[in-house]
Amino acid sequence: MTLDARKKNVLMAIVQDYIATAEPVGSRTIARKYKLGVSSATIRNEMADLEEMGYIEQPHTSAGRVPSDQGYRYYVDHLMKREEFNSKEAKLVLNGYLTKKREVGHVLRNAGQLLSQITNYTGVVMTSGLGGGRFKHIQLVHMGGRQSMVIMVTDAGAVHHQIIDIPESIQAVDLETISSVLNHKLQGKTIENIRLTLIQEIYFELAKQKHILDMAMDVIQEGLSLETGEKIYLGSIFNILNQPEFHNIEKVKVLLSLLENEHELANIMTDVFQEEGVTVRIGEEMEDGRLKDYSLVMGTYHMEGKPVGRIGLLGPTRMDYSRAFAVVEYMTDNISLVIERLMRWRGK
Amino acid sequence: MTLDARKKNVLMAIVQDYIATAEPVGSRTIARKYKLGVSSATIRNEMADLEEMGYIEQPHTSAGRVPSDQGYRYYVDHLMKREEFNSKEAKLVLNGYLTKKREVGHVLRNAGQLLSQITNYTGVVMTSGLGGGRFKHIQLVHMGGRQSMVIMVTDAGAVHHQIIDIPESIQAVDLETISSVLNHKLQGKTIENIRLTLIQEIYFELAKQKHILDMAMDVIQEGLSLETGEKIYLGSIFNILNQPEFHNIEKVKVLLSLLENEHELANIMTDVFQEEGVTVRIGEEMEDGRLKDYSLVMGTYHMEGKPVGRIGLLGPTRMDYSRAFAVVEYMTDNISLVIERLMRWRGK
DNA sequence: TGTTAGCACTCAATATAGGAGAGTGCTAAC
DNA sequence: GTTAGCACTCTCCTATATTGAGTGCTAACA
Repeated sequence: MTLDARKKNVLMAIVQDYIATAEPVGSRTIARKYKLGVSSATIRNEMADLEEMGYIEQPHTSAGRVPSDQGYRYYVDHLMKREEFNSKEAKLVLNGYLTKKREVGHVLRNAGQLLSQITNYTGVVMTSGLGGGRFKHIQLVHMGGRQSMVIMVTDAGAVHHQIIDIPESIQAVDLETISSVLNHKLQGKTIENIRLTLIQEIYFELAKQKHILDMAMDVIQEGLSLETGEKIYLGSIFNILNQPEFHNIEKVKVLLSLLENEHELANIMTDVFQEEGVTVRIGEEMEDGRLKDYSLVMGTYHMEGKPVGRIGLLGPTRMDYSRAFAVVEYMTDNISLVIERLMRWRGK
Repeated sequence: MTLDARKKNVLMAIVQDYIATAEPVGSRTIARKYKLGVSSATIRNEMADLEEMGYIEQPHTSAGRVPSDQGYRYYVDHLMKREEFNSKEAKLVLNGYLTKKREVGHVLRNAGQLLSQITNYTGVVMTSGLGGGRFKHIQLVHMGGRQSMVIMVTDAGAVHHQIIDIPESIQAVDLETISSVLNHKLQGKTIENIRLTLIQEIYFELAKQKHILDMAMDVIQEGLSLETGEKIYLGSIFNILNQPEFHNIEKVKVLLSLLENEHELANIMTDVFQEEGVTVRIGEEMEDGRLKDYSLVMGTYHMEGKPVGRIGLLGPTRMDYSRAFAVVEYMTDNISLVIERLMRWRGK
């Protein structure tokens, strides 16, 4: 299914013009604006061919042509020029978030916002790899009365805490003992590393506090497990409403119903987690039918070479892929950098 | 500016009908549906009076009447029957959130969602009082390399943490020392309670670690200060789009531009923090011009008798005030209860 | 054989006009 | 003070042209 040079040019012209104007583009427009050296009649013939091959479609008989999902796909894979995005401001902003509050969550949340602002699409930032770290520290703090707070830190810098009930009889000293035993035994362990025998050992040593131990272990387990810490930060939804396709409310509703459900969104984004570099899912390539008019450009950011999360740009299928790719690439690189800097305690 | 009984009835009929139908209501409709014992002509006269007094207005000459902000205000203050909201499911849901993950933030986030779901308006939950607690515990955890994590817990159960740089020379023991000195000296202190002399004492005792101390004190200061922990949880925005007034996108945009800015939203809600019970701001009563077509029904939730946050329902001015009041009242009561239960360690 | 000019045809979008209907304000009678 | 009646206003809906962009097809041309 290969296209000759002129068909490529025509398709490229259609995609680019439609991206720029959001209007179906006709043969005359192409002949005038994009000097292909042929008349509109010839272009009409080419367009008829392209339509038959499924790259473009007609909203109705007397309208121009609009790229189909397949057309966009061909454009992205074969025709699009990869541009570079480089913005000093964006870099400053990102680093600003870093220095103001040295927390990953804060950086990611604002990265999502930034994505939305600079593109007018909706930025999505997902973190999935911050769970699954190694045990670093646990602390049971007596809150008075019959409650205590369990605080656990992983070496990835994630903090998990939970309030638990404790028997009246427990003293601060007992909590201290539990903390120190756990700290000693579990130091540096990952979730897979914690052997059953080790747990038995701990339970044996702290036999009297089985009840508290149960709850503390729950917190540890959850804190170290891979799924924990999966979190989605949405950029501004406002910006995408500036796109002309959002003139009717139903589309907005559909989009919101999806965006407000973190879980579904995460599913869609993890769908292609394994792929490297910037990738895109166009319209019906995504399983969720609600997204048939949208495209999602995604990239993966890393920490010490390992993928720890993804960012995405959600826009109409008629989005500026060239720019979107550049921005996503730029942002993944910079988020990786910033996180790396934030967490550079190991090694060095 | 008092109204006679019949005018009250007419106004009430107009407000209720408009709330129910979202259509301007005419004299005939009132005469037919609300048996006031007079003809439509008489009602027309009354309506003319009400319009002159500013309680109702006409979208255009040959349309029915619509309540003005002032009309809604009169309705809410003098005419509205206060109903009760009582939903076993809502209570179950709320308690469910509590038992699954015993954290205030989790409860509040879901309370916001719940508000949106049961009313089809947008629920807003604000917490402002969870900062400003008493110092409970601090822990400096060595993360390896040149970084350490400061974790502070307040007696209100809030956990604050931040990663700080430390000199290479510092040992885990040193961090332990700092932690224990701070824990000892600051136990139970509020932000106002920490005297300068006390700080000097601490700095004297830990003279060698001034640098780390500075950063730890920052965390403490921020954790205990009143503004910290001010946070907004938004319910679903999706639901409010079901209201007929949202047929045009511009309104949605305006709303989103406001909702996406936590800071502005917080300002609007704290505007009336001092008032007790359920209150409402109608349309132009709010300073922000963008809200001129909206009303915000608000209530305060408490912890140990002290106000610690607010919830709000944002809907069109044409909202069902009676129900909104009932729901807000119900939710504040139940959130207070749930939080109380979550934090019932002191006293008892 | 590929390209182009020309032309009839299609169809959305826009404008125009004509009711229909809901509602009002006013007047006069009760 | 209340009401019936009526002329008037204005939106909304529908039907009908009109316009214009764009196509597909055909026939002529290089």
